[in-house]
Order: sequence, then structure tokens, then C-alpha cells
Amino acid sequence: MQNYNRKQNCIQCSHRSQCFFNDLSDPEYEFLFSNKKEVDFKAGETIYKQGTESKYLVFLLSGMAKIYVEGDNGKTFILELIKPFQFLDIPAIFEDDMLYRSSSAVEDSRACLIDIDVFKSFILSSNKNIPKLVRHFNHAQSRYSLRVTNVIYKNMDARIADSILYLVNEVYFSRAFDMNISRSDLADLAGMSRESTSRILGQFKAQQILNVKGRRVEVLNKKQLEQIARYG
Amino acid sequence: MQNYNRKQNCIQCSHRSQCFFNDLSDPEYEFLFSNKKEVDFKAGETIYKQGTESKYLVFLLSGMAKIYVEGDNGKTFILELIKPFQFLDIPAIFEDDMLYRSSSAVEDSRACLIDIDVFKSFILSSNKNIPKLVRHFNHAQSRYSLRVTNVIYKNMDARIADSILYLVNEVYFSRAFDMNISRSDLADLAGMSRESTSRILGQFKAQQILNVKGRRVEVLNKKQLEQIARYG
DNA sequence: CGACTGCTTGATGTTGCTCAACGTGCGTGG
DNA sequence: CCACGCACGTTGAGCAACATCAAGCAGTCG
Repeated sequence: MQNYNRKQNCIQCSHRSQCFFNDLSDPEYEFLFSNKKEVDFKAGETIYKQGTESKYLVFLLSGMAKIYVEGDNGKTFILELIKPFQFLDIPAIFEDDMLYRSSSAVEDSRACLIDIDVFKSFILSSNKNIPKLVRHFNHAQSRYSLRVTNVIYKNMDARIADSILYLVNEVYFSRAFDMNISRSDLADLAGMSRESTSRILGQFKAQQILNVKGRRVEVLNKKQLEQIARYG
Repeated sequence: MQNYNRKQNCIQCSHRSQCFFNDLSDPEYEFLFSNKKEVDFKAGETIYKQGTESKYLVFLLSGMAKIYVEGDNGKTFILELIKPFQFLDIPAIFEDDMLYRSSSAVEDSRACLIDIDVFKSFILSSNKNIPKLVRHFNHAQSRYSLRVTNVIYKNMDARIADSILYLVNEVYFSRAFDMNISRSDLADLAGMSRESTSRILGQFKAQQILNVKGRRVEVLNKKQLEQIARYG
């Protein structure tokens, strides 16, 4: 994790329209980003750990990161994959600034660190920011609910089908893609072992549902995959 | 579910200090509760279902409710038990007012329904309400994380130990209590089958960790229970 | 007193994990 | 250039954990 000297100028950022803070005036931008930091993370590097406090809000600029929870036994369960121009997580602001989940980079990434106190006063400065913040929390809760039901009620076939559909619909936006995550990550996403993941993928390939070669995945029969995701 | 005519006067409510809205002025109270409804639920009755919209914020006045997610197969996983003077859930406000979890009464209960639009304008009316709202979301997220890690990483012994400790520390506030939930509910709380729940309880009783008779539970060796909850 | 509900207990079946072996590319150093 | 170690991936066999099935028991309500 190394600090970056040439800081991006947010006011002229080409992704400003995609940004959480997309309807700020120039002075507001100046205020919010006055003491931001830009940081690079290598693939595999931890960005933050659950149970720690954070003085920053982490905003992904490039690459990809995984958000996960870890048990005492060192196993991890991936909740979601984060793409550029999304928050990794908002700590428990207005409380103890704690983080309840962990995050690490799945490929080389750059992130923008926004001072949490600046963010707090930004939130409190105007009620136009509240709906946006609340929507962020809503989204998190909806995702959590989905993930919980997946892992509790579904068998391995359904969990893998579900994970593949997640990659298709919400990560790569294509029914054919090169995963930038390992089998191990896919297993953690589906909440099962590496070996079982391998087996199910092989089985889906034999059934002509998927075409898998290395990290290249192509969905051949999406209808059937959705069927499996629902009913196992 | 029947409407109640004699509406409680919140201004004179003896639990006002415990209420989410505990630092309002009298006129603010009048505003927020001007068109509230009080409703009774019988034990077992559904209060709301996940996937539906809600025009109300449900606030528990008496009794007890469970918050749970349900899978396609009809099974339920209880996320938490709600006691009087807590929210059951806040719908996805500033979005589609959707609910991501379900709720039903575990014993005869009364709830107060606050109009969601009134609540929204209340939230937006002053920035002193924001930290409180955000803390509510933080709490929900922290609980979700705990529940997820429990059910994914821990074996049955640990999950039951964990559930009993939850009842001791956060529901009944005593190491001896009469459960008002059934074995089936306890099973849904621990994320396992009724029968397995029964077995583990019997085993804990044989090991002198618990004393169980019907719905009466007494924790005899809390240290050991905590040990089991952590390492299985 | 019978029917019913909630709970317990034992026997059996299934699911998915663990362990171990083996293959495969890939980078590193000789 | 090859040899080697290493991370990643696949496959099979055995096993532990947990669910399901089935029967029986206690309390309760009509």
C-alpha cells in the first residue's frame, strides 16, 4: 500500500457523473476532497479488516475488490465484488467508526480515501445527501438478505448457479467473460469448498450449461442456470 | 390484525425515554404521530412479508416479534428477536419502500404504525435525526454480519450455544429464563432442524451446561457455553 | 377420553468437506 | 535452455455433519 503523490482532480474527473458525489458544486468538491488520499493496492492485498476502526471512506477508482466476512477459523465468505466508482464500505459512522466486514483487492487497484470526519460534516451539511446515504444502506441490506438466503437454503448446484449469474448480471455484464477471481474466490462467493466448486463447474460443463476453460466462462443455457439457481 | 381505537398518547408515554424518537419536542411528537395507527397481532400472525412495500414504519409496543428471511422452500432463518420499543424494520425509504425481510409475532403483541412519508419528512426536517438513523443501519449491518458468520462457519453445537447466549445477553437479560419461542423458532434462530436442536439441548443438559425443562432454560456454565460458541 | 400439538429420540440417508494425489502453467535461478 | 518450486486447479475416496424419516411420549384442549 503506497501513497500516491499526483492526486486526481475530482472536479475534472471524467467519471464524476458515476460518482456517489455526483451532484456537488465545485466548492463542495473542494471541501470534500481537500484532504483525500489516493492509494494503490496490489492483487491480494488487504484493504481493511473487520473489527477495526477506520478514519476513511474507501472509494474504488480502478481494479476490483472483494468484501467478505471471516470466521474464527480463517475461512472467508465473500459478500460482494466491488467495481470502480463504488464505495467499499462505510464504517459505523456516528458511532465508533467500526468496520464489520473485511476487504481486499482481487486485482491491482487504486482507491481514494476520504476523511471520515469530512464525510460526516458533508452528510450533515445538507439534507439532500441523506436519501443517497440511505439508499446505500438499503442496498447493503438487500444484498445481505440475498446472500444469507442463498447460503442457508440452497444446495451446491444452486449456489454455484447463483454465483455465476451474479457475475453475469452484476459484475461483468456479459454472458461470456474472463473471471479475474480465482476458483478459491468463486468458492468463497458460493460459500463452499474449492474442490466442490471445481466439481460443480465440471458437471455444468458436461451438461452444456456452461463452457469453462481456465478463467474463461461462457454461459450457454442461461434459462437452465436460472432454474438451477432457484430450485437446486 | 385489528385496528385499535384508543390510541396511546406518545407525549405522555411512560417509555418515551426508551423510544427511538426520545428527544423530540412536544410539537414534533404531534407531527410525527398525528396519523399513527395502533394494531394488535396474535401470536404467530404475520406482520409483514419480504418483497412487499410498506407505507408504515412498524414500532413494537408490547409482546415480541421475530425478523426472518425465507427461502423458496418455505424455510425460515430468524435474524433477530424484537422487543418493545424497537423498530421491526425500516423499509427501503427514498427508494421503493420495499422490505427485505419478513416479520411475525411470537406472542400476542401490539405495534404502532408510523406513516412512512411522515417519517421521511421528519428525517429530512433536521440533521439531528441523521446520526440516529445511521446508527440503526449500522446496528442492522453488524447483526447481519454476526448471523452470517455464525451460520456459515460454525457447527451445530456452536450455533445452539450462540443462540442461547443471544437469548441470555440480548433478549431476556438473565441466565435463567422462560422462552416465549418454540423449539422450532430456536432451530430457525440457529439455522438448523428442530430435531437437531432438541438433540444438542439434551446433550448440553447431560453435560451440565444447561438445565432445560420445557421452555424453562437455565445456564449453569456460561464460560463453557461461550467456549463452545467460539470453537464448536 | 380421544385428538392434537409440541417435543424427543433413534435409525437411516444424503450432502458436502477433507485429505491426498496428481496435473498444469508460470516464474525464477542456475 | 532446462530444472525446480510454487500457486492454482482437478479428481477420487472416505468420512463427518446434519437432515430426514419414523415412532413414541407428554401435555392440553375440546
